[in-house]
Amino acid sequence: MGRPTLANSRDTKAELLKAAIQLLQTRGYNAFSYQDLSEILDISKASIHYHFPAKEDLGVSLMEFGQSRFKTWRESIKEKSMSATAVLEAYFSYYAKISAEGTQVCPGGAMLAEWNTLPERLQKAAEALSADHRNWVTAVLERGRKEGEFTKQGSLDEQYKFIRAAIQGSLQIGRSEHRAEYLRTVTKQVLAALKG
Amino acid sequence: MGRPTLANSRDTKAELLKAAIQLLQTRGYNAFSYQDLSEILDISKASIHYHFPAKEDLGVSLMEFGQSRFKTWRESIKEKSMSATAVLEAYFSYYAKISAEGTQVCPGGAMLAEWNTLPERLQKAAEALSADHRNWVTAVLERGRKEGEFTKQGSLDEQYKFIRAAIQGSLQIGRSEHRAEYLRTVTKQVLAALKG
DNA sequence: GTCTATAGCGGGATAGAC
DNA sequence: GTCTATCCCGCTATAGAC
Repeated sequence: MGRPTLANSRDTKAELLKAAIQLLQTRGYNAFSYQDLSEILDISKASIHYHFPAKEDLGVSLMEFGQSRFKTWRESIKEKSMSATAVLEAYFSYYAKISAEGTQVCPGGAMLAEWNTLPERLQKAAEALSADHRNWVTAVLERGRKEGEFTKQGSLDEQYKFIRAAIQGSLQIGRSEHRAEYLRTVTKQVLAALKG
Repeated sequence: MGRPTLANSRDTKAELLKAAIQLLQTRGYNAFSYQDLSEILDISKASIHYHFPAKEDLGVSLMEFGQSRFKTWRESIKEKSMSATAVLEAYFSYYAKISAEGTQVCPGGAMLAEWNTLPERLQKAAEALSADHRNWVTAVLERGRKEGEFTKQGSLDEQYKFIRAAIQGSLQIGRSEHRAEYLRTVTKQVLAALKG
């Protein structure tokens, strides 16, 4: 058979990403090491460097992982047939799920917290993930306005900033209390505010 | 003169705290070192250990520093003669100042971001700072309700969580963009929401 | 693709002289 | 209260065998 090696390679790489994203979301970027991954997957540190030569490469891949996960989620909901309000609620639920019962923050938010210590390439990758969210949410807000569901107080950009800050803050505070409800409590009020 | 040594000691300790709180707010707790402080104050690392035996001790002192700074601020405003709305606006301005033009987060928020990597004693100290804020803000919200300025939609606790999340998120996102306006944009909307 | 071994650095922390 | 010197550890990363 042509490529058992190649197939194995893909598995290890995928498992590394899966383990790493959890560590990132739980402890932060600088606070997890190849040593941690080595123990989780029962593989040597050197082998990890084969897949991700530098930690920075792994970090960038994690942001791409976040982007593709977000894309998959977007494609999984029936956005067209839902009200803008329902879409936004689904978005909040997406974060609720990502937070893993309040024990984790989102990947982009984790990077945000250590921003000033990150190499530029990693900052760029985090910004790309962030831009995906901004573009999509802003479009949802715009539709909600047109359909009379959301207030026109303030610009779309301002409203997006409001939403993003609330989510980012909630996840981080919720993690310190291991509480998923924090996000719910806050997003409920955000939605009420948007409805005017 | 009785105590030049003692006087010097106090200065160094105060200077260390001042430099350390900036590093904490800019880069995070785990991301600054005694080496950094050593270079800023032009003093040896060992000397810093004299004042703060372990980094954990320094961290706890930084939280206490945050508490006393908050207390000083509270005593500096004429709360009684202001409307609850004005007090809350002043609170937001306090954070705007703390953020140093959007380059820094608040001390407690910095700890929050690295929560799962912190020793328990430091978590407790951060919770004490956090409790000061919660108690004070909740009292302001309560007065605002009584005086008919704030909506009674949701509990005081829920409204406080909303405010805290918005501030925490704004500071962190704003830091990544070196923008002070982020906090302003968000708190404006929070206040509007509280006014119902 | 995985391993062992190791280089090289920077972190927190201590001993002991001054 | 400050210094120099040193220790030990964990981290990222590389060399080279299999």
